[in-house]
Amino acid sequence: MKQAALPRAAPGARRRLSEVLDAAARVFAQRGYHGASTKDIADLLGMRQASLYYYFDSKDAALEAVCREGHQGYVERIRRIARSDASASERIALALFHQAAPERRDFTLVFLRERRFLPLPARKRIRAFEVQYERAIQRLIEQGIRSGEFRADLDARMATLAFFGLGNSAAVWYGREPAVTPERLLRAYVDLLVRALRLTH
Amino acid sequence: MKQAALPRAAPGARRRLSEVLDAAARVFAQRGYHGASTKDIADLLGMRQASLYYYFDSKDAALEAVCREGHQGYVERIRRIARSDASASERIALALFHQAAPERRDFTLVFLRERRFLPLPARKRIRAFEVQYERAIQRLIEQGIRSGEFRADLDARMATLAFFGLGNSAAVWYGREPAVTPERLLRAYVDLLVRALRLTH
DNA sequence: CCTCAATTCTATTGTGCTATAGAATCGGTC
DNA sequence: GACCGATTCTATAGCACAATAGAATTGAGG
Repeated sequence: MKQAALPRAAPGARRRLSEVLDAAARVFAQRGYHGASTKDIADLLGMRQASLYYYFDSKDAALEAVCREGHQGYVERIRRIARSDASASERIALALFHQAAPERRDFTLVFLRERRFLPLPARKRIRAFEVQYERAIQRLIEQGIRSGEFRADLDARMATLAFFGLGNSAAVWYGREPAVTPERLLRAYVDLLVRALRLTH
Repeated sequence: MKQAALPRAAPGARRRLSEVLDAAARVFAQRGYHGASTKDIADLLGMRQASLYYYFDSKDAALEAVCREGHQGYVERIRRIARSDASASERIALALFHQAAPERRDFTLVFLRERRFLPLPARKRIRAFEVQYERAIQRLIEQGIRSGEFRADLDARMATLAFFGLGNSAAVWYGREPAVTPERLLRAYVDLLVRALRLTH
């Protein structure tokens, strides 16, 4: 799989490209990468299947682009949170809210479920982002422990994995049950997580 | 998709069938339902692709069988737990342990990730099991609230979803990092979850 | 009106996949 | 050793899909 060779800048080019990305994300999220055909994406755009190859070198490249987009901004957002003067609990809460935010849901879902189908080189590129983000979250927790806000006997690695377990499941879940709105679910998850991490006094 | 018409009883028939099921689970878990070909399964069995159709009417039917198997026993196990005289916390712990147990992992993963690709009738059949199980877990939590062991202000529905969020993510996770053994991960998750649910005193 | 680049199209190639049909094989039983 | 059901095989139909090649179209600027 070659690097996605994006079309050179042009008025409205960025715009159209991102529409194509949206469509790909939508279709990949709905049917899964292997279950989705390039024709499905093209149909959603009112375009012929072959025309897509003007924007992407391959189906793989499209998946990589969607995954990138899906993880985009996570790292910088978490850095902004880390720089803020909020308490550890508040930081965890903010991070969880951001990560499982229902906007860009298709991109997030594709990142979570389909990135494993990327060819190895692309998967490595994406993995680099992941690791950075995961470390940032873990650092948040470790700081909470050091500051005494979280329990000293807390296993930071395990707590980090729990963070992702909850966060990712939230992203997957909502929409399934009308009574469970994203807000309600996230609020509850944040509450549970913070209770689990904090010192009980 | 027709119901899977299983071959009539024969000496060793059950045995061979379950080997075929194992292979299907393995391949579906590894490559995803749409990413896996029936030839992949046959190769794993040292068999020709077409021979598989002696055991299954269609690829769909194979997926349904694997999903069934993946969820099998959950309901009865949870019933046994519910009938035991353990405390609410202990019950939750047991349930989480059982659900994310690393045995039968391929089946669990396929159930979690691929059941959505089942054709509607099959998906409905599988869903019936799910609902039963989910209710049983929620009942466990509600009982814990009523008995005063868990916080009275706990949202039982949200706690149930958190249970599955953690449990399912555990099933997905291990194997990725050698330092994170299933035991360690599950122990940590159980601890976190119980802390989050229990009254703080 | 002409040019040129960007964008989309038509047409097609080649491949891989599910599923069916019917023949061959195997192992046990009478 | 002929029979029989269970199991696996060969062969193939038929379709869907990713990707390529090159032509047509569109629209902005001179």
